[in-house]
Amino acid sequence: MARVIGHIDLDYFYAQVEEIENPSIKDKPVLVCVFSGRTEDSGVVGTANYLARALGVGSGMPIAMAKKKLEGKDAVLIPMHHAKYEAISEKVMQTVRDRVDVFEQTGIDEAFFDITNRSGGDYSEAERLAAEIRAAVLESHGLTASIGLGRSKVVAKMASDAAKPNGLKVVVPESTTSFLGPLPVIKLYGVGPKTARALDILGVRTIGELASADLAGLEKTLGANTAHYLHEAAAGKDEEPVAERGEATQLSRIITLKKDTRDADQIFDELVPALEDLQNRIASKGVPFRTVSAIGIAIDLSARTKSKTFENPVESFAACKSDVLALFKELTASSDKELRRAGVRVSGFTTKSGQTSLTQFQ
DNA sequence: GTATGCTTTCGGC
DNA sequence: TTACGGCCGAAAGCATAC
Repeated sequence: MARVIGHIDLDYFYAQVEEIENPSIKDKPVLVCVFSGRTEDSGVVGTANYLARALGVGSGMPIAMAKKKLEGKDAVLIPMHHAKYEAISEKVMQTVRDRVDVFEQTGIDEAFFDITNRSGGDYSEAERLAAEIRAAVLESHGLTASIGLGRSKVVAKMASDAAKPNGLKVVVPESTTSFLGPLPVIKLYGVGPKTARALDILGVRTIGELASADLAGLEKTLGANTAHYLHEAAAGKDEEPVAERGEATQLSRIITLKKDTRDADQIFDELVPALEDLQNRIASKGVPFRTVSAIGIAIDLSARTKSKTFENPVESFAACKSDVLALFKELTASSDKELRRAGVRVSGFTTKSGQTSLTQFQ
């Protein structure tokens, strides 16, 4: 049976949530911003509504630049309320999960799903099911979403991209290559700016050209693994299954420092509240970690990390405070550049299932 | 040569 | 003129063990 894979994306999610809460802003450009706190306007745009996008503003753009573009346009800038979006996302995702065979959330506002079984592999039936999902999300939560359907995750993702905002795009298996072929490679899921530049040098500009490119040539510049994956994906042939995700595999907190510095003690002091917050998240997860990393982002925005893995799982930062400080000393000593942002990441959680199997041996 | 584990970087939103 | 977050998962790159 032909697979029917879907991808759902909540339209301009954070900004749409704010619009629903305060409908009077709907006819204005709306920006949900991450203010870093260093100066009044330092930070970036998290999400912009479509009115703002039409004026050239998008996510990731510095707030000061966005403001300039929106001068005299009566724009509304709202600080990000992450906990609120998280709570709404959880409810919306449950609405979707209830209506599909397999569900895989990949971000706060998007998810893959498999409806092969309940559609019987019939794309007309699948289209009806997808329309029902969009209607249920709108009815229950007031949010518009876009859905793409296709034979693989890559096709579904690209279809939802083509459908937005507030649309449904079905790419039947036979139309896969005609749908993907003309699109620029940068649009392909898995191809970022770096890979796109590498492909451009090889003369590969469209997904169709990538699909028919010489695999050996791609391997030389991209590495065997990436080359093989992208070559398949460009033909819409990726066989990645949709799989429900478990618990997070890493947790991190990162902050913008009050001023640029390469003084490890100073950095550590500023990180204390963030570490306490991270500690709370670790505690509520209830699972100890084995690896801790110091993260530094320099004034030129280049990133570096130093990490340490312990023999035995660690339950709190209190137990490895000196190790974290030592990692920051290593990090700052490894370059002359001052740091603008700093953070800590923990990973290598001992899984609950692992603990269960361990007790079986006792 | 292959499997495994750790560190670092990349890519996406 | 420039401007610049805070996360996440996955892959690359390297070392080690067998």
